[in-house]
Parts: sequence; C-alpha cells; structure tokens
Amino acid sequence: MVTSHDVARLAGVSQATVSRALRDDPKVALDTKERVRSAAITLGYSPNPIGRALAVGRSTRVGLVVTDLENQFYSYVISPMHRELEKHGYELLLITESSEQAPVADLVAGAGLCGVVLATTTLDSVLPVRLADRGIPFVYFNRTTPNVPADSVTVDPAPGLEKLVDDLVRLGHTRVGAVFGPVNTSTGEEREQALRHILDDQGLTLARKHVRRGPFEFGTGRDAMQELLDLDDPPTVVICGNDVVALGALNTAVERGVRVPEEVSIVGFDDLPTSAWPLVRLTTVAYDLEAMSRQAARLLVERVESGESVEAGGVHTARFDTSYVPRATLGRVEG
Amino acid sequence: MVTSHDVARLAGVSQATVSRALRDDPKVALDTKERVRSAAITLGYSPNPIGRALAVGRSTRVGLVVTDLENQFYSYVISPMHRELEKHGYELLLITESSEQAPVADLVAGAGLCGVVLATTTLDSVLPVRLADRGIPFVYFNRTTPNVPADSVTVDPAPGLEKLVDDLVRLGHTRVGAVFGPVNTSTGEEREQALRHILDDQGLTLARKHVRRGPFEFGTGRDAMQELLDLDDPPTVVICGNDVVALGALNTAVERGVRVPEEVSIVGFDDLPTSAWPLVRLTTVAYDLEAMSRQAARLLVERVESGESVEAGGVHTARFDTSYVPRATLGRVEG
DNA sequence: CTGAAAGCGCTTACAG
DNA sequence: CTGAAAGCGCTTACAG
Repeated sequence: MVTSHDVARLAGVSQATVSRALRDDPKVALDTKERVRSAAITLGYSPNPIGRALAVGRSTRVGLVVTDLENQFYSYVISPMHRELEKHGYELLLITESSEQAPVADLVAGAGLCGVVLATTTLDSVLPVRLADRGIPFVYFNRTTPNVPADSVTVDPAPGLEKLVDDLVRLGHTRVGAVFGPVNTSTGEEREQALRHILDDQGLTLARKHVRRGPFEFGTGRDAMQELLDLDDPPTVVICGNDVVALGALNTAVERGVRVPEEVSIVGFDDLPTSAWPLVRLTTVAYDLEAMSRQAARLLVERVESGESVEAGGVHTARFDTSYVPRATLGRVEG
Repeated sequence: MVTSHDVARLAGVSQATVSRALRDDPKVALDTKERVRSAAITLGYSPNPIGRALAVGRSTRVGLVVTDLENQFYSYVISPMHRELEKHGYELLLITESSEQAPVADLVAGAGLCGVVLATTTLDSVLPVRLADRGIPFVYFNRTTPNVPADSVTVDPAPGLEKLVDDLVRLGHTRVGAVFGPVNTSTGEEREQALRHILDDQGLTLARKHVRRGPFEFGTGRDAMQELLDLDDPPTVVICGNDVVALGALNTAVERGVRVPEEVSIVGFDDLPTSAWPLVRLTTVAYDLEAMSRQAARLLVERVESGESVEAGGVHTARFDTSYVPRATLGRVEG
C-alpha cells in the first residue's frame, strides 16, 4: 500500500506537507502543491480514509437504518440519499434493525459512523435514546418518536387525504374501509388520525369491521383484502397505509377476480413509481419522496459538520406537503 | 468517547488486555475476561472499528458497485447480500459508478474497503483492471469481463431459454422479436447468443427489424415496444433481456390497449417478485437470485480472509441454473 | 511556508 | 497469562 510517506519521499517534502498539499491547505506553496500532486498521481496514491478518520476523530460514513431492505419504498429512498451524501463527500452504509445479533445501538456506535438516518423508527424505539446518549447525530426520516428530539423530515398527510375524501364523497362511497400501518409508528398513527378526522368532518365513519392494521408490507394488504372481501358487506373502498400495502390489496382483488374499482376501490399513499404503471394506475397520495430523501441527507450533514448539539441550537424539521393523485383504482360506487 | 483505556482503568488491567479479552483471545484468563467484559458493559464501550481497521491493516467494509440504484433488480440483490455480509461481521457500503466525480477506482481504493462486489461490470470496464492493479479483492456479480480474472457468480441462461423456446414453438410463434441488453455486458451478450443459438436449432429466426437493444431499464422495454408495435408486421412475441425491460414492454402494451398475450406475448428474465404478482403474471426465466447474492458475499469474504491472490490459487466461480416459468404473458398465436 | 512530533484507538509481536 | 511498546496512516498544533 502506498502511503503519504512514499509520496513525501518522491516529492522531496515531509509527510506532513503531503497531507496539507493534498487537502489543498492554503498555507502550502503552489509549486510545492504541484510537486506533491504529481508525485501522488504517479504513485497512484489516495489518502487512506481510515487513517484520516482516526486522526480527525470522525469518519465521513453515514448509516441508514431500516428494518426491511426488500421493501420497494426504500429503494426510492436510498438512491437519492446516496447521491446527496456523495455530493458532500460522505458514504452510505446500510444497517438493518433486524440485525438482532448485536443491539443495534452498539452496532451503530461501533461502526465508526459520523451520523445516522433513522428510517424505521417506531414510537417505542430505544435506538434514538441510545444515540442521543452517545452523542451520535441522527435525523428521523419519515417516522419520528416524540420522546427524543432530533432533526426530522416528515410528511403531512392531511392535504392529500382531504382531497381524497372529497373524492370519496363525490363518488358516493359510504362503506369505507382502511388498512392502517402499525400503531407504534408515527406515520401509521398520524395517517390514521388524519383520515379519521377528515372522514368525520364529511360525516363518514369507519366501521370497526372494515379496519385492518399491520406492517407497511405487501402481505399486510394481501391478507387484509382477503378478509375484507370475505365479509358479507365488504367496504366499497379500502384506504391503505401506503402504496406497498395497497399493491398487496390490489393484487389480491385481481387474483380473486374482483373488479377494481367497479366492485371495490383501493387507495394508497406514497405514489411510488410502480403505482403509476399503466398496469397498476393506483389512486394515491403523493409527496416528493426524492426531495425528502435528499433533505434528510442534507440535514444530517449539516448537523455533523456544525457539531452543534440538538440541545444547544434546537432542531431542524422539514415537513413535506401531500397532494391527491386520482387514477384508476378509485371509482364510483355501483348500484 | 469511551476507549479501551477507560475500560482498562476500570477493570484494573492494561489496555492490551482489554483488547485481547474483548476479542476472546484464549490466552486471557477467564476471570480477567469477565472483569473486562463487565467493565466494558458498564461503560457502554465497544471497540472503535476505525482504530481496529488501522491497526489490522484492513477494514470489514465491503463495497457494492452498481450504476443504477433505482433499478428494482438491485433491491433484491442488496438485501440478501447485506444479510450475508453482516453474518460474517462485514458492513455494506454502496458505491455508484455514475459517481464520475472521482474515478471510481480511486474512490474504491480510497474508501478503506477490504473488498468489492461488482454488479454492473461492462465488457470494457476499467474498474476491474484498476482493482487488480491495487490488489483489492473483488468478485463479479452477474456480469463479468473476460479480461481480468476474478471470482464470479453468474447465471447460465441456456436451460431456461431452451424450455422457453420449446414453448414458443408449441404455441406457434414464428415472428419472434427481442429486446436485448447492451452488447457491452456479458449478460446481454450471453443471453443474446444463447437465445439466437437455441432459436436457430428450432428453425426460428430473429428478423433484424424485430430486434431492439438497450440498457436493462424500464424505459428500454417501453420504447422498444412502442417501435415494435408500430411495425406493419409486429412480432408475435417479444423476448426481453430481463424482467425490468419486460415490465416496461408490458406496460406499454397495456397502455396502448394491446392485449397480452392475445395480440402480443412478452417474456422476461430474472423472475423478480413483481413478475409473480397476479396483476402481472410475467412469463420469465428464473434462477435463485437470493442465493446468488449470498454466494457473492461469501466468495468475497473468503477471498478477503484467505488473503490469497487470484494468481496464486485460481478463481472461484459459481454458475446458477435457470428454469422456465410459464405464466400469463406468453400465449398461443391467434389466427 | 515547512518540518518534527504527538496523537487518534486499536492490535500484536516481544518479553517476562 | 499479562504488560510495555511499537506501529497502522493520517492530521494538526507548535516551532521556526
């Protein structure tokens, strides 16, 4: 392995000067810089980030903590987040919460990360507490927990849901069903509260038998739809906690030969690219997931680089607006 | 930050002993280990991986190099690969080749990685050369380049394609079209050669006007399908380079109101979970992508841990079998 | 503007 | 079985 010492020797300077020159320290003479740079190039040298991290006391590694890497949703998060971090000179490390081998907090603390994006926080997560204890900067992505203050990027479901419910009324739906996300997630909770509230305002109610609940996964929608369709009086529309759940529901309807939206309407939340496919045309609630992912990266980088603690300077929050995207899975009630 | 020195002080031993005890060195007395461990726990200490990496001379960080993080295909690769690496105590870092900021080779070399999985190698990639030059272990995933020998995990398209072509014949297809992957990828090349060869054996030919080509992306299938459907004599079946391309093609057919498979049949390759959706039911060629991803991780770990160079011990290759998965997008030719 | 030196937090021969 | 010491490849006060 070629080190800064090798470069120093070739350039005829000290190792310290190599370090400075390559970091473009203004105190280094221009011709010295040139000499060092060309020496570095001929030797194919690039500074070892591990040495650097140890010396500086922090790395440029950011962790993204998720539970379910297979979930389509996260593909669309990872990509823009990764790009944004890269732009700032940071790397993205994946961490799954399912890794129960070591307590995740230790793993995170031990992974030499300079900061963490939490994408699958539950209301009872201990990870935020642990991170705060150890002074590891982090930002909540999409989901939060009120117990531990931190920067966050979230979405406001109300605007989109309001428009959706307007449409529900217009189309004559009265038996409305829902497949909510888990109660222990802020997103699940918040969307449920918002929806119930808005339905209420319009004089609509959610019959208990028409409500299901479960993780934000395909299987949740699938199973819920099976049960709902087996009811004597199934709902005329099923509003799902997110698109992945809605896709599960939609596929189950299709599999059973139940026509959508003639026999049952289905609505999602997230507006994933898949939902816009001509084959799918899922009616849903949209927001700018890509901008949100970038924003989370940016907030974390700022937090890391400012070195400012949450207690000292307060918290940065970004809240994203939602809109209603009518497509083909929500229709007029028949009969 | 709590260091091994703090633990040493609390446990009343030397820092070196802390290091040994926590790594479960058999030379350390059992009661000493106990003392050190409990001290570590009370202090909430976990060894700093950066210090470790520097001392040992290598990290436990593995890079996954891809071009297109949004591509569905890679979601299904990342998850099992990540899990397998984690099992062996390694972390997964994402690297996109699009990052033209720094030559990727430098980035990889500079990122303090102990090894790399290359998932989007093209036949003319220079990255493998660079990695080999610098002695950075890597394994080819799915795609290879013959120029630089290295461990690899690939799929053999022939078995699946043979069964597919049998079915093509049985169903009366004669105007067969194809949307191949890029010629500068081993997978694109290999699947094309295999398909042409097998068609040939069955007396079928691929008219030049029925052939399209492009990156393994949704848009490729979409655009190709538009063109093919505009032909005076469109193909009766379109065989796509992979599922993502086939999904693009399928959605375009749907959008244009062209019935699949009555008016045109569509076939993919990969058997992504999406392809099995009741809404999709894509006829395709399958292989065990999850096992393949795990295998790649394992080969890399072995290579890294053995420290054996490719020249010295030769190369490990795993080749995965394919099977044919008939579903609903391939049908009998009408009329 | 440049160098010698200390130090980041570990691991690992080397003694004992 | 344990400790003192050197060293991994950097950065950064401190001198000059």
